Amino acid sequence: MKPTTLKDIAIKLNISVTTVSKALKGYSDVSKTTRAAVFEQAEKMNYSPNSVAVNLRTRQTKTIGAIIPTITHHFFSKVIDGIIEEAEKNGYLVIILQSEESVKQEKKLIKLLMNKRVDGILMSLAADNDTSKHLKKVIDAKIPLVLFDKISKISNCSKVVINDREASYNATTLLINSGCRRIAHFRGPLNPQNSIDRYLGYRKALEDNNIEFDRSLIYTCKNVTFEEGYKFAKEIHEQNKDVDAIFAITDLVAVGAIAYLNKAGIKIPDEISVIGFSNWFMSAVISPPLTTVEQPGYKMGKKAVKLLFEEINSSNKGIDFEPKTIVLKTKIIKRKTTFS
Amino acid sequence: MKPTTLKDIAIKLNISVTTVSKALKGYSDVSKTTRAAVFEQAEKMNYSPNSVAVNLRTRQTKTIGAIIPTITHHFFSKVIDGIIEEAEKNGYLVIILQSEESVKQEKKLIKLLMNKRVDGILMSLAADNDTSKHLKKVIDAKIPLVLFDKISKISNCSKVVINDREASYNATTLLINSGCRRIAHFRGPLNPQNSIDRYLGYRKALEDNNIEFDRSLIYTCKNVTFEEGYKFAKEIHEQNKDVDAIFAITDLVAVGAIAYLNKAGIKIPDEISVIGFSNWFMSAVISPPLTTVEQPGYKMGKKAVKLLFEEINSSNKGIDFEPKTIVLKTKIIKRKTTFS
DNA sequence: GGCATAATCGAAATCGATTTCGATAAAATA
DNA sequence: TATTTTATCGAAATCGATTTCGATTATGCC
Repeated sequence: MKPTTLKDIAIKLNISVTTVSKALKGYSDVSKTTRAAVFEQAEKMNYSPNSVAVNLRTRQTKTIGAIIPTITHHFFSKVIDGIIEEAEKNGYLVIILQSEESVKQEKKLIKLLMNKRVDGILMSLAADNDTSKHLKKVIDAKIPLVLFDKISKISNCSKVVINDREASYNATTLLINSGCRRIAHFRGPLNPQNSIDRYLGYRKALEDNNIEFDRSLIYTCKNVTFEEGYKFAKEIHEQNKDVDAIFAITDLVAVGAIAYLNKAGIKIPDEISVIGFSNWFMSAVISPPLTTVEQPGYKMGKKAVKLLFEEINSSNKGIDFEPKTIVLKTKIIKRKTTFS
Repeated sequence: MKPTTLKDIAIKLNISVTTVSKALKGYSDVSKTTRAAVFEQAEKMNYSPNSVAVNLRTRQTKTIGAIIPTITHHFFSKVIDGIIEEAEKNGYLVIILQSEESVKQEKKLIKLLMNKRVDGILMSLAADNDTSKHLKKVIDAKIPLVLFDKISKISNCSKVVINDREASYNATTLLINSGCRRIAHFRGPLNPQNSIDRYLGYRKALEDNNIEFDRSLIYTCKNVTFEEGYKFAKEIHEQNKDVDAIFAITDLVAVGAIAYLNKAGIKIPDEISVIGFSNWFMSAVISPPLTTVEQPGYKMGKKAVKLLFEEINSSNKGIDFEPKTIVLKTKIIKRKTTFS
C-alpha cells in the first residue's frame, strides 16, 4: 500500500537502516551477504527512494520551472518540447507555468516556484514587461535563471535569443534584393523587445538601401493573429497603397495576409511578395508556400536548459557563474512567396 | 543567501523553533507579543516555508504529473493549458512529460513520476498502446490516475473522453442529410481507440441510412498530417471516385484536403463537402471555413484535473474512490464546407 | 494564601534518506 | 600471545517543518 522505505527493509532483514542505505548505495563496509539480501529484499518490496526525503537532505529538487506567456502557441510549445527533452535527459523534471502576458501573474508564479525550491527557472517574459524587479528577486536569491526569446535586457542573468534585428534586416533585404521597394511591415505590439527589434531591423534595411521609410506602411498587430494579417492586407489592397511586399512579424499573420491576397486574386509573389517569421509548420504547406525566417524554438529550449545546468552545476560547486548570452542563428527559408 | 528557515528566525528572536512555527501557523498558545515579533522577523528575513520539508512531513507534494504523446500539437497544448490552470487554482503544480507515442517511454516516465511522489497522474496514452500493465502499477500503488482522450478501456481508473463514435456518427449523418452519398473517410492509424471509434461511427451512420459501405473510400492517415489530406484528396480526384464528401479524422487533414480541392478548382461544398474534427483555430479562417466537430481540449484538461482531485481528496480521507468516466459533449460547428 | 485554571513556552519525535563517527569482532601480524 | 588491521555494523545527527505532550509561570477564585 504505502511505498516501501529503508526502514521497512531494515525491519524485515533485522538490520539497521544505515546498513540498508549503505548496501543500496554501494558502500564498501557492507558484506556481500548483507548486500545481496538487501538488494533482494528491496527488489521484492519494490523499493524506490523517496525523492522528497532525498531532496530535503541534498537541498536539490532535480526540478526546474518554466514560465511562458502561453503554451497554446506553436513557438512556445516547441520551446517547451526542447526544454522537457533536455531536462529529462539530465534527470530533471519540468514544471510548466503560464503568465498569460501578465506581470502580476508572473510575480506570483515566481514566488510559487521559489517556494517549491526548484533548482532553476526558465522564463520568457510577458509582453507588458517593463519592471523586472521580480527577476531581481530570483537573481538575488541565487536561483539560476535563464531568459529566452522575450527577455529583459537589463537583467543580469543568462539569455538565449535570436538576433531579431538582424533576422528582420535580412528578411527585408531579401525583399529589396528581389526588387521590392514599397514594403509594408505588419509589426507586433509596441512593448515587447523582439517586436521592436524586428521593426528596427526592417527600418535599417530600408535605410541601408536608400528606400524612404513610409510610416503609413506600418501596421500594428496587437494580437498577432491571422485575422489581423487578413485585415491589413485587405486595407493595403483597397487603399491602393501600391505595396509590392509584406513583411509580417509572424507566419500566422503572413498566412492571414496570403489568405486575403489569394481571395482577391492578387498574384504572389508577382504582384506582392510576402515573407513571414518563425517557420510554422503550416507555412510550408499553404499555397503558395511561405518564405520565412526560421526561428529555432526547439533548439532554443534545449540551449536554455543547457545554460541553466551550467549555472546550476557551477553554483553546486560554489563557483561564481558569469551570465552568458547565446544568440541562436536564424536562416531564411526561401519558398514561393518571394522571388529568390 | 540561503533561504531563511524557522531556525534562523528562532535564533534571531532567541526562542524555540516550535514557537516560531506555532506563531506562524496561528496556534493559540503563543502570546500576541511573540507572534508579532515572529511575523515581523519572518517578513524581514523574507521567510517562506521550505515545501520540500513540508512535503516530507505531510506526505503530499502538491504536484501532479501529466504524460501526453507530444506537446507540439494544438489539441494537447490546449489540454495542458486546462490542466495547468485548474491545477494551479487548487494550489498544485504540474510536471509535463512526453511519451512520444512510445509505451516503453511511458513506462519510464511513470516510474519517474512515482519516484517523485506526485499526488496524482494524468495520462493520454501512446498510440501503440495495448499492454496497459504499467497502468496497473500506478493503480495498485494507489496513486490517483485519470486517463483522458486516448484511454485504455480495460484499466480500472477514471477517464475523461468524448464520445468519438457518436460525434463521428453525427458528423457523417450531417453529410448524409445534406445529400451526400459517396462519403470518403480519411481515418487515423489502426491502433488508437479514438481512431477506431470514429471509423465505427462513420460506418454506423452509413448503415443506419442504408448507404453501402465502400472500402475503397477509406484512406488511412498514418501520421495524421496536412500532406496526407492533400494526397488522398488528390487521389480521389484523379481516380474519378465520384466522391461527394470527405470526413477527415482531424482538421489538419481536412485542411490538407481543402488545399488540394481549392487548387484543383473543385468547388466546396458544391462538388465535395468536407467535415473535420477538433475545431482547430485555423479551421475557422481558411477558405472556405471548415465545418467541424468541436473537441473540447481545454475543458477536457480541466475536467481531468477536477476528477483527479476528487480522487486525491477521497484518498486523503481514507475513503475508497469509485472510478468515474466523464463523457464530454461535442458539437458540430457548421461553417462553409458543408450544406445546411 | 492556597489551589485551580489559563497562558506560554519548548523538548522531542516524526517524515525518509544519508553520512559521520565509533564500536565490535574477526583476522593478520609481530 | 599481544597488538594491529580489517571487516562489518549501527547510533546519532542532519535536512526543515510540524505536532504532541509536558513543563513552567502567571492569573483567577474562594
